[in-house]
Amino acid sequence: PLRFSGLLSPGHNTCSWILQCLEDYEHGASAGEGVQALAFARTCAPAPVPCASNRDQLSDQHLWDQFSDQHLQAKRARVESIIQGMSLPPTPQAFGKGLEAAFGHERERGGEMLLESKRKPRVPQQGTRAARRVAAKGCQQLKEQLCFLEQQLRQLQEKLSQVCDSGDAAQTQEGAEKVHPLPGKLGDRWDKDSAAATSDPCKEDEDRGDTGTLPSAARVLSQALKHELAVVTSWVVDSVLKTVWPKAANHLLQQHCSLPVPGPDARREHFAAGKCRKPLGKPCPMKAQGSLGSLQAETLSGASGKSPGSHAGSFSSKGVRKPFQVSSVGYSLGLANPGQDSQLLSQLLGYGQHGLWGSVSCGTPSAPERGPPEPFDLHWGTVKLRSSVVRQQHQHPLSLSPADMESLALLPAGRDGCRELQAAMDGAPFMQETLTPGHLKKAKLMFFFTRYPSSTLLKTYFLDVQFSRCITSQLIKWFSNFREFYYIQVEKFARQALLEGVVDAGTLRVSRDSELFRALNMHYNKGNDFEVPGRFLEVASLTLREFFSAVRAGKDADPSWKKPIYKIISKLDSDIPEGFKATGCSQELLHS
DNA sequence: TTCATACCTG
DNA sequence: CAGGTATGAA
Repeated sequence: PLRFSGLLSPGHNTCSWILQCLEDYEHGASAGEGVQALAFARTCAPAPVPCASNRDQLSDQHLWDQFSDQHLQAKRARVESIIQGMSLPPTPQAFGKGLEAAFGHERERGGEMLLESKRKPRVPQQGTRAARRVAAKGCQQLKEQLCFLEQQLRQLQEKLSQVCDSGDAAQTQEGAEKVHPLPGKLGDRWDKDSAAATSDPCKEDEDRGDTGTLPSAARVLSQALKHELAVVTSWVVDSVLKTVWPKAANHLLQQHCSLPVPGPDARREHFAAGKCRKPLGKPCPMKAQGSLGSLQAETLSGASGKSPGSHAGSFSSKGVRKPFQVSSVGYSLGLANPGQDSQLLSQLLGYGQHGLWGSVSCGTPSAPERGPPEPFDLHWGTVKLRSSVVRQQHQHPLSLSPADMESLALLPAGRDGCRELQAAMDGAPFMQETLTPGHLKKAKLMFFFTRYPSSTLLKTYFLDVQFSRCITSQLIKWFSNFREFYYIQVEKFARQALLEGVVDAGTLRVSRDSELFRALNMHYNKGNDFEVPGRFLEVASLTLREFFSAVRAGKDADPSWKKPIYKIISKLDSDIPEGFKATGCSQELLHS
């Protein structure tokens, strides 16, 4: 199939582009007209992401000039009317504001968002958490909007089929030629890509001298559009689902940690909502199914995992805060701000204000505010959308490198709307190439079970992390630091006990109300939202006694007197509850 | 040398 | 907690 992914990436207004093509086609657009439409689309095609240091160089000024061209403006006006037409939701009250309204909403806030993004240019993790919470709060509305979106897509597909079926014969080979050289990859420029279009099926057809049976442009267009519709749809579905799903993971974590679960309602809600989120059937059903299925598989495997009876640890059920339950309920009830959902949805679909199409609906762009033309390069190119094949191999369709996150943070639209997008991604169980504060928190809780985790163990418990040498050593380093703190504290209290005149090491015991426990708990479980396993108390008690005895015996004169103690303690690691493997666990822990 | 870890420091 | 250094094994 044609590679339209560059043009029809989620970073673009796919629907609008399709409508543009359809309109040209339907209204008997000449070949030249079609070419213009495509040339226009080409102008919108994402260019390579400018690195931060180059942002000011305006080397692509000519692109901006092109964009400002009068003719293109006329095109934009046309498209805008189309967008407005299709933006009217069938049941307006259900969605509050349509997509168009979402544009307006963004436009209103564009100015401050720009300022804010300058203020906090790159705090990809912390700065987005609140936004994520806000964005994800309205999952219910999101679901509804997604249904609406699917309707729209279905309509588009129907329309497309009609057009293509009736217009096959009318198409010329020239038309086909004009269709095919579309950007093949996110972030690729048109000119570069058309030169490298050798892998293009159409061209291959020609190369084989197969022009006689050359698929008509309409058919090619149809296939490509259907494909891309499916891709985009599944992407949206995946995104929304993953925004919702971490909550389910939390239920798992709770279950595994023998915490009274908030009741089946919340989970049922998730599954019920799944009906609505069902991807489009015909065009490419397995696409969305891939990741959806894997998510379900994860859930099931987690839910049917072995009972953690031996795991004493659990999230505090008596504490004032029950963050997991609270957040879950929040999601289930869908207490949402429709406007924000619209924003998120539009962002998910690439209706970004920083995109060309976004500016269409924004009317005349105010140049100073909108900044240099680079924004049009749609930083979606920085998001590694893996092919569906790869997607099925790994279970995580999206991978964000640190550079990617940085780019996202630097987005001119990195404020608000886009932050919600980033936040949504942040919350979704994507493979991350950086360790987040959520991972840190998770690691700290894991320390209650294991003081000396192997790198392989870490890999099995940080499934949402793309492990690299650097990541591994960072995690190892974390646990090394944990141990350091742990032993320092224990040693301190051992010496203190000695000074207090304790004679029998056997009387030393770490209980939940001992000072030592308080110190440790404060460090590894600050929010006290995790109930420390009793096993950890035993280990701490033993460590305390060992230190006590060693110091009392005067072994601390030996520079390596701690080594034997370390050796003893290193054998006391216990199993970590399976719940810690749950996808989204890291993210959710952070919000608790 | 490279890599991993322990120890120390800010 | 991360950075730096020292140390030792491969």
